Amino acid sequence: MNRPAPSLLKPRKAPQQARSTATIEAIHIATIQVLLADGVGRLTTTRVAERAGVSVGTMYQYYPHKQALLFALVERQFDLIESAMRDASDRLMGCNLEAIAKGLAMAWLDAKMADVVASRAIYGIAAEFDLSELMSRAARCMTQMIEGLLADAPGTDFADRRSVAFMLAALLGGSVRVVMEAEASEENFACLRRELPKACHAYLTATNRSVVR
Amino acid sequence: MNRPAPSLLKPRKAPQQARSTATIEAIHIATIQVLLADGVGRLTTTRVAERAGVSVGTMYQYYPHKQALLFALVERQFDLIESAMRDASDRLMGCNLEAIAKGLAMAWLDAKMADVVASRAIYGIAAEFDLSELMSRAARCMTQMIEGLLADAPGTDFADRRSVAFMLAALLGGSVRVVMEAEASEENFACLRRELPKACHAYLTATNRSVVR
DNA sequence: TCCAAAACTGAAGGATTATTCATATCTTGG
DNA sequence: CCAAGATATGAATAATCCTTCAGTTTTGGA
Repeated sequence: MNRPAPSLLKPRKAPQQARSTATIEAIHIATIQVLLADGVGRLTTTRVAERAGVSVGTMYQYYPHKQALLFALVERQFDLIESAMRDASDRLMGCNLEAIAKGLAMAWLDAKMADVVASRAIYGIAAEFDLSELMSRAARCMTQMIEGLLADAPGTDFADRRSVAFMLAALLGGSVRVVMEAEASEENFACLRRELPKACHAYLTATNRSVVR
Repeated sequence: MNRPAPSLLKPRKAPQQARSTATIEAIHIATIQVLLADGVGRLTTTRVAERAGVSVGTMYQYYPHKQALLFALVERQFDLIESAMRDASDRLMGCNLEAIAKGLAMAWLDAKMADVVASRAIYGIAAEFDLSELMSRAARCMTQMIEGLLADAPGTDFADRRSVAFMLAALLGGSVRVVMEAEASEENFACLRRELPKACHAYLTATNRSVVR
């Protein structure tokens, strides 16, 4: 849905002095705060600037649009999570199914929970412009990564490794998202942390045709 | 996040003649179309009215706000899905774990896919006002329903039925949502339809302590 | 056929908001 | 310490959009 992804979403200019770096950071944080407090629908350039303690004009020195500001936020978060998952993948390469399942689930939870605020805030941005392309890319990336792990896992034989990887990615991504959006309580997160690894492990075990031990 | 849930979200008046019923339906459909084509951020009362072939004033005869319009949409969809799941629950009461897992997964998929358009459209509305309360309620409802099914399933013994039900609800809700938002292709849905029942079944079996057969 | 209620119309008011730019202030290398 | 570039300011502009309401058209029963 939504607008075709704008072409000029990059920051307008790079900071050169120390204070501008601080300004950008302040804007970044303010954006997340406004996003959480008021939602995307109520996020205005003025409000963000006010909260960041700068003037509107300053914002426009670094971002050509309001959209660019939001987009930068999303990209930053995606990159963070992607790199965290890549690390996990490296660590788990060659491990058995149980280690992979639990390792992936934990890494995913940790990455998302590292900045719950930012994660939750970002879910609302989809309203402003089309994030499906980004999400789609992220999903494919995750699927490939998982597929690679499964391929290298000893004593495994999957009828359709790609489907299994796809499903696992969906299970991970979806369950955390739903909990964050519906009721992000400590209790629910604890439950997720307890059950999600089990669920992943169970699914992998059930789809593995090789009956080693 | 977002505005505190508005108090006057109900339709302003009920239709009494046939044409007004048709008008409301037209507005409903138009809203979904605009939502999908332009996103919430670009959904304006004028645009919806135009698409519905009525004047703006007509809309305000039935909905006090733009919000009320959107809210009605969400509620309708939630009710539809809830009742579908309740039917499935009745049907599956007393069945074994495999039937429950597959039945729930299929019912969920069917309910969501029955109106993919509406389902996808609605995901964006969260930007306009706080849906977390509604989502939270829906999640609790699903969890309870599943818990009831598990309690009545023969030959089962769960250490923590509530947690298992919660996790299953999250798995169902999340995976479908992620796929719809990231890349709602036929291929992906087919995969979901193939793998999700397996995943649910695997998880239930793995957490069941009773080793009957 | 007739009319009161129901339904519809759309221009206009009022409020909000993204974005610009002329001007002011700060930072730093020389 | 000074000038040139970097950074910050915020009132003004222009556009968009929600909502209202006085007036018109349609409906259905008597």
